[in-house]
Amino acid sequence: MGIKERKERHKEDLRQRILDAAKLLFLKEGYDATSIRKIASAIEFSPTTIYLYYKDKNDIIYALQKEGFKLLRTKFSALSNVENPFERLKAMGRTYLQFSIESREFYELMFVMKEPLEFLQSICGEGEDEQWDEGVEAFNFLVRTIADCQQAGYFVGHDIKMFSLLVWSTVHGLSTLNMHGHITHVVEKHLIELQDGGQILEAAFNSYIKFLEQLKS
Amino acid sequence: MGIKERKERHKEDLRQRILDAAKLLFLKEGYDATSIRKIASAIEFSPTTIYLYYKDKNDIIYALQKEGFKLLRTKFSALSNVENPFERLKAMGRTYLQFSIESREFYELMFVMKEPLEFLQSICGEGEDEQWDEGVEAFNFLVRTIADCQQAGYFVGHDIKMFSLLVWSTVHGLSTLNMHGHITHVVEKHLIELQDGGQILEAAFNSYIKFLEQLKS
DNA sequence: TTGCAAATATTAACACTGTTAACTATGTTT
DNA sequence: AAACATAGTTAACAGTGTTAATATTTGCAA
Repeated sequence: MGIKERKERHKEDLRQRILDAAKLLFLKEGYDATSIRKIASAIEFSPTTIYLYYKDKNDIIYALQKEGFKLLRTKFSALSNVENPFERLKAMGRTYLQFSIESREFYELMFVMKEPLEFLQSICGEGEDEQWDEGVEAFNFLVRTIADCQQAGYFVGHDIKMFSLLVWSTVHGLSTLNMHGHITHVVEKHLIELQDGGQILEAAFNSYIKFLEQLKS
Repeated sequence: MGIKERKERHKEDLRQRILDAAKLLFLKEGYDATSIRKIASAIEFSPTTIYLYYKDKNDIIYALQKEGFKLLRTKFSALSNVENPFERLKAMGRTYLQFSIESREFYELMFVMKEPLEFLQSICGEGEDEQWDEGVEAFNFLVRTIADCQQAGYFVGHDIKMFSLLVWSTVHGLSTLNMHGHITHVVEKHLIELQDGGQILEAAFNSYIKFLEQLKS
């Protein structure tokens, strides 16, 4: 049975090479420039070969999304050793924002683009039990941290999961407003007398942290 | 000179008809389905005629964005008569969220899609003084309301503009997480024991309001 | 009224896109 | 060696935004 396994491995290998080529293109040139034909020519195969390994373009994009979630979760896991829960929460926020800037394309893939979701809906007709678990895990990590904060005297009286959702919303809102040009624009219109767009994001986040810090009984 | 003016009017009229056709398509079928050729056939003109009235597709999308901002600002203006500033803030948040649900396509156009921004950047090489003023005006309305809240004893000690940005971030974050399927997904994974996706958004917003309400000295 | 030029609209084409059907090699199994 | 499944290919379909060249309509001066 060694031969069959070797072929299996070869097939899995090509599937990965397609994904790697797609990732390279996607991170460098963005979604629109990542065409099936370009991916194919990058790995020196015919365009239609791609369809032997992925259902369609959304399938590839969905696979990339999963990689993105894994990457973010790795970054989060590195913060597990931060003992102080509030410090850990701060670090998570900073990591999240940084991720949205450094891995902008990944971030859009994971949290704003519709294609991965479309793929999920196309593959399973009804509300089946499927993926996106990496994303849920990342959120769980936030929930646990907020719970730890509560035990340390922060945010008492608030529903933990609800509060987590609101924290996520704020940081996600900051990320997206920033990367879609709204924060820069607000600054340019002299609404906020401060440094350039990148630093106002920093300032806004620090403001938020200071704000949360006061919520200690 | 009456003739020239009549032609001007006719030209402006066709420009508007193009935009109306585009809006109809866009709101009903979404961005991808709104092709130049479909717009053209809707108004029974040749596709290339569009280019006599709009620079490119992004130009049309940008024009639609301005309509969206105007629409939202109208909704906000209707709240000017709410005397109590905190009640006004609540109403603004509700209006904003409702807008993101009812006019989802508009919302994406205004706050998440990259095309309108791309058009702005293509039309003016450097940081010229240009549009997006309707959006800035909407934000100004929020800033004024927050300022009024502060005078009523809320949010004391916080920088008004910074605080406004954070409030905007939170509500914008809720809107986008909701409309990109993340809130629904979190609910489905039983992270929050509550009603369906639509109602959890409501619950999260109410949570947020209750939270802000406590920040009164 | 006729001739001309400017404004307006059209056809044809380019260079792409995702995706499918039909076909051809290749290597394994009987 | 013959039959067969697998893997990959070419060709094609139905679209996309956009531009150049061409045609048509229109307003105005001679």
